[in-house]
Amino acid sequence: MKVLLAEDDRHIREGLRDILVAEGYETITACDGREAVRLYLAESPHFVLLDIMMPGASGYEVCREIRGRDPEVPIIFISAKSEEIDRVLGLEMGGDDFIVKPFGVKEVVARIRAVTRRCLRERPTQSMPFTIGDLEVFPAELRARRGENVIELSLREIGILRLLQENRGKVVDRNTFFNRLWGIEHAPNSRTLDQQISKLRQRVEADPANPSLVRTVHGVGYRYDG
Amino acid sequence: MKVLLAEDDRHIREGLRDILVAEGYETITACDGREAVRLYLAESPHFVLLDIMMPGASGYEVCREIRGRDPEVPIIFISAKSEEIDRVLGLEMGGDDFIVKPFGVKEVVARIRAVTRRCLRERPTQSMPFTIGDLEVFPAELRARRGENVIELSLREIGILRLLQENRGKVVDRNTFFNRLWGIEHAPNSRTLDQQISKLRQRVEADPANPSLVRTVHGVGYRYDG
DNA sequence: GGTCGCCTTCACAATCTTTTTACAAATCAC
DNA sequence: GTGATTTGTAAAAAGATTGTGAAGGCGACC
Repeated sequence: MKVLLAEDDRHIREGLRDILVAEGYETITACDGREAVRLYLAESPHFVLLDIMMPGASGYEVCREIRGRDPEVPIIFISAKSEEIDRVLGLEMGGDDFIVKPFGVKEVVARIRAVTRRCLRERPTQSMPFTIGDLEVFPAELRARRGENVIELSLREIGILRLLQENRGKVVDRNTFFNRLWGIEHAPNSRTLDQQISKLRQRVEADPANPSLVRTVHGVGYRYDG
Repeated sequence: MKVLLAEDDRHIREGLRDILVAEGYETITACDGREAVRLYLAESPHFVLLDIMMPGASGYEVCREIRGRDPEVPIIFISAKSEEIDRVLGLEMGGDDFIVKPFGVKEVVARIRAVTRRCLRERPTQSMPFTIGDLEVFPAELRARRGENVIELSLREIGILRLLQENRGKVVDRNTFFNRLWGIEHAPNSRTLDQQISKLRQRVEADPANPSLVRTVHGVGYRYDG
């Protein structure tokens, strides 16, 4: 499931992206309206999160452009001002929902889930708990559990586990991790991934020295054998 | 979307460039084979249009070089020779399609769209499981299986097996291995291939002393008899 | 402000792969 | 058969990748 996130404020954009990634969405980000339209055409995302106030082209214009191409794709507006939201509703821009800043993780997740459920009924629930090996992961709570043990996890750590779990048996290469978890444009130093994996293993592996969930595939990436 | 166009005839080159630009591609042009390789390495285009007859290095050579770097990037050959043999040769070289001169705008556009669509949609070709003898190979998992036995393989080992399987019955000469697996520019010492073959046999052959998948053809290369 | 947790970078060691080397065995040309 | 060439393979060398502790930055929270 692919989502396009258009938001000019870097902090909000990256926060939302982390949430979306942890929810299991392949997330493409745009910093302005023009880029959003371009990426929409190039990537055909399953739905769109759209800030109203953006340089390049406002969310309204982007929405019109997208609606011209596809009248069905779900669009969620983001805005700090509730009067703008009123305008969205009043102008019948064709938005499917809206999120008012400031927002909490739960609110965003709930809105996205509601919209995707409404628009794509067959969609499996995204932030439902999942299991990887003997570990139960609860994305909404940023927690996992093994038997009695409760383990706190970050958004990124959940993203890693989900990516491995979705591709069980297959090797997830390092580039895929960077593209899916960080996004192409802000990929950090390559060693950061190793560090994240190391920390994650120390949290979730029964024996971090002999990982069973996050196995190294030398020269390529990591793998979880289902 | 960036495309590399290599064509020595100025009229055809500029005509094609206009078509490509009109289609919205960022177009880089090369007038001979050597320049094409250089630009490929420098620019990493999303796909390549390649004239077969060029000074510097023929389209075939350029294709080999590119395939050595990236076995996935779509390559469309252009040629004035309509003989079937060229076509076959071209496709075996790892080209994705073929345009015969003289061509119309519509034909070119259709081919380009078809190839880009095909290559964007289906990653499979490269990571699709295949069998060679009694061995099932799963490239996405970097593993193979014979009955109950699971065998871990490296990217290069899978490359060797795939090359042999694709050319079953024919001899794959040593140069082809180097071009396809290493690329002309970083071809190592010739003995490295023997070493790789030796290790591979010890992994995948039921009886490494009597190889059935990777047979030596003295003085030429190796062969897999379908 | 201070503390905390997360993310990132760095440094070094440990580990794993690939390539080269060396020599024995096989094959070929005559 | 003999000698030159090619191939198989163990072992050494070279090279690359990964694991992980330490340190600093940054924002969140109190």
